[in-house]
Amino acid sequence: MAAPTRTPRTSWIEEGLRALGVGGPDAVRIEKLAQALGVTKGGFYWHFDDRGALLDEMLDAWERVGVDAVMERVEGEGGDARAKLRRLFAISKSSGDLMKLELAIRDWARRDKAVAQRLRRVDNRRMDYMRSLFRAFCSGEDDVEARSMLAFSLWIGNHFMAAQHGDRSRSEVLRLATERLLSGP
Amino acid sequence: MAAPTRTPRTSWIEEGLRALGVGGPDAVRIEKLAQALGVTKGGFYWHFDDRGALLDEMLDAWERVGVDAVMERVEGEGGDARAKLRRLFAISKSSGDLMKLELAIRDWARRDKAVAQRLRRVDNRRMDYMRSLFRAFCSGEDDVEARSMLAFSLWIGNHFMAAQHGDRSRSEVLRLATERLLSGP
DNA sequence: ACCGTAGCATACGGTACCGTATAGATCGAG
DNA sequence: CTCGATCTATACGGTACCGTATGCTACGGT
Repeated sequence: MAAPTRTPRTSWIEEGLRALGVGGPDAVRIEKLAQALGVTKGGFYWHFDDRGALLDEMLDAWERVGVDAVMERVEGEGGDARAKLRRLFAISKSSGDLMKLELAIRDWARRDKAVAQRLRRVDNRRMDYMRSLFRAFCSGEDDVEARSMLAFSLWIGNHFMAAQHGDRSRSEVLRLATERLLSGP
Repeated sequence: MAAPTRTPRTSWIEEGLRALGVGGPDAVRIEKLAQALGVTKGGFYWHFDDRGALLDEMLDAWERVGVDAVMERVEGEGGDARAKLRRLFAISKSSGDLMKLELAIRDWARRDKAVAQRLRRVDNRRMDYMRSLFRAFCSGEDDVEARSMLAFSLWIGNHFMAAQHGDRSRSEVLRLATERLLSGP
């Protein structure tokens, strides 16, 4: 053994994810990260082969923390399907940083095939989960699919929309829209 | 008068919008555009003050072509409210380039306040239009607002989602979701 | 005490871009 | 044909990165 790592891999990954969330993949600059961490890039190339290796590991970390952890949290607290769906939406309101990261990756996937493939895997898992929840109180697979699609879109669209709602607040409108999806058989 | 412009402003703007749609604002590089246009950047700095000036005019052009023109097209062909809403969704499927541009700008707005302000203005106009359409067959402002929000989100979310739908095609699911929003009183 | 190595600093060459300066090319008007 | 305005090419200095090479530092083990 030797000196304890002062700036471990995880620090670079965390800082990288922060930069990704704020400015997109083009903002993940090694020398910027080093500056933010109070070191120089000397250490970076000890931990990682190159910039691409960091980006890969960042996506790995995101899948674990931002996806698996969320689903476990929703599932773990019990309640019926409607309660779980409401909780799913509540998370997107509370955890702003996680959502920024999500959106940045979603845009990134439009131009990078490898990222797109990861996102497809993640989205498929989430949609499967949503379908299973809607199936608990919906009649017919067509309805399940339509509601899942709308719920997922609402979840994303909410953060990409700049429109305002007059007297209503965004979260009020979000509540109205959500309840519309959860109502009926 | 003098020599006709060989590479007019509009060429730079068109090429810039193309680059923006494909790679985001960071991909709008003057020397790349020049290369794509078969010239050098010499002429660029004749037409524009700097890179920022180009980006501004690109957004102006987008508002005119990609927003006003779409609304006029939907409104111009007649039909009832439901027909117009269906036409609105049809456009997002047919014109892929326009949609790519839209998404790139939407992501760009997350990190640039000036872009965010423009997008807010545009989104508000589009939401107002949507509300007016839903009002034709919906009962109650809450329902109008919820459906408009869901429709707008579906429109955006559709393009940011990577999930698949088993046996169904995406456009089939989109049809199911749309009809759900258009059904009922 | 001292040695090896993990972790970091420093310095370097290379690339891609920005914006400026300046000279050349092209065409309409006189 | 010449002149002058409009465009374009070329050359330049500057910045911000990448990745490499190599030297410095500090701790754990013996």
